[in-house]
Amino acid sequence: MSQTLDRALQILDFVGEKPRRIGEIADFLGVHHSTALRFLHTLRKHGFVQELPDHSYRLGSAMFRLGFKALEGIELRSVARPHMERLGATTGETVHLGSLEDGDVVYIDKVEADHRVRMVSRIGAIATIHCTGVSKGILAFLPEAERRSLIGAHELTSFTDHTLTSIDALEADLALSRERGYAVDNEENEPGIHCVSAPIFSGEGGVVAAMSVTAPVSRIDRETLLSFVPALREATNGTSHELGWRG
Amino acid sequence: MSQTLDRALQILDFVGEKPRRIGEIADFLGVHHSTALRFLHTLRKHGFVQELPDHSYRLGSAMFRLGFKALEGIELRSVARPHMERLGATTGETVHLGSLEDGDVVYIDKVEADHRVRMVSRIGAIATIHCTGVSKGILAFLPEAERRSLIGAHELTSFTDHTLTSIDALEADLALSRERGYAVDNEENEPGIHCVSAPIFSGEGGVVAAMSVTAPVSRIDRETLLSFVPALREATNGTSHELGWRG
DNA sequence: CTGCGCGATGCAAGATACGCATAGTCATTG
DNA sequence: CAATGACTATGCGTATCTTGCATCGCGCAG
Repeated sequence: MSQTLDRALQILDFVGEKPRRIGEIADFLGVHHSTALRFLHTLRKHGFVQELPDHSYRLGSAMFRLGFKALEGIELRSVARPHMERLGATTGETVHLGSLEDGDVVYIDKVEADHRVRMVSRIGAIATIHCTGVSKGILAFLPEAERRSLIGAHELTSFTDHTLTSIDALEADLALSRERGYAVDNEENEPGIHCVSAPIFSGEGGVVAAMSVTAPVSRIDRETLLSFVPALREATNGTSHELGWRG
Repeated sequence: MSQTLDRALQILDFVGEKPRRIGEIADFLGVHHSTALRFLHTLRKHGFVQELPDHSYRLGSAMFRLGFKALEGIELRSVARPHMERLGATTGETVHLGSLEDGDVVYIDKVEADHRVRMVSRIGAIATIHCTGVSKGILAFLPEAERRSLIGAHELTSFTDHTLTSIDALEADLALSRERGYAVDNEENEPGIHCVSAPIFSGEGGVVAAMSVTAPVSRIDRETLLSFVPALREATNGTSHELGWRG
């Protein structure tokens, strides 16, 4: 492992939160100012950070240029996209696609219900493992060993009074999800928001992703939400089959 | 400048093109396999690359997580967005937003004309300096010194038989654009595609970006394209004013 | 004027990155 | 079935490159 590189990548994460000044960055890394400056020089040369007029630094254009390339390189995404659009059209609600990447569930695509509501995108964000539709949709269908280690690696933080914060409660919920073939997030992550999700399997047979339909409780009651399940499963099964799954 | 970091960032660009194997990467950098492996280790630890089952590497989830954060951090983008949507709605054509970032014009947002046509996004891509609407829209309104050095730093490659490949021809076109207040890309970058664009100014008074309306020649003739200009200028002026510009 | 933070550069010291060698795994090939 | 080739992983000595410090210049705020 390379110390220099490790430090530089920490900078990217740090600067990603908000624009930072040299002093902050040097302190954060625990290195001399000149060292931090050298890193920023190199990062800037490649376009990964950009210097603002007030001498603070933010992420640069190379970051989103490569970010989009990264997204485009994901086969699952292009396969799932048409199914997501169809699902979005029939339900009229927001559809998410989350994929398991190195121990985290990451949102890799989204179809917006109403374009005027909010354009804040979750793409690229990490879905909390125990209280989001996509995560539970994946978790429930993972082999036991992998599932346990994944759950063990995360804090079961409480976000609402519906959040499942004990391993037992979560496991029970996952067992139920496994039986019926879909998972439900019942306002566990955000008050007033619930969703249903179902797993997507790859050609090798293992679960690799999940798709979810998200809706506000105020507009869509539980019964209506569950009525989306057949369309949801059509979308996920269609995607799985295109990926070579024979289930 | 840091050699280690420089090499590692080269890897990201290289891997961004397509998944690469260790051997390729080591050869590309001109270093020993073990060195390349150490880099990849560190990059993977941070999620910037991901290892595929066949031992090749592609960009990882940190890349697009940070990519989206980078986009969100751009104030111009959120200010321009509503204007772009309005412009897209009134013209029915694709709207792009390009911004000047460290000597390159980069696409930072886009409103799609017809969602079913193609979802290939140019966001994050670099707009060739001499033959795209957004670039010429910016270039034309840049101070002379900056404009010249920017043009001088790029090859004026020919993409179609309309591409302006001499500095004189380009400067003449830019002078004309500056006079009338908008620039035109007349199939200079891609045959069958033309567009109009106008500059966006910041509170400090300088041009920082440009917005363009793009359309296929087959559907929209030149006259119709030019009829979009008032709406386009309304959008760019509105954005400029919100950025504090007093022109 | 003075202090503060940042940018840039030179230099000495030593931490660390580098190349090489080795060993093990796996898939492909003869 | 042996052999080949590509990759992962680790250890080690050496030389390189990084690091921290000092210095100077700059712009800005008090």
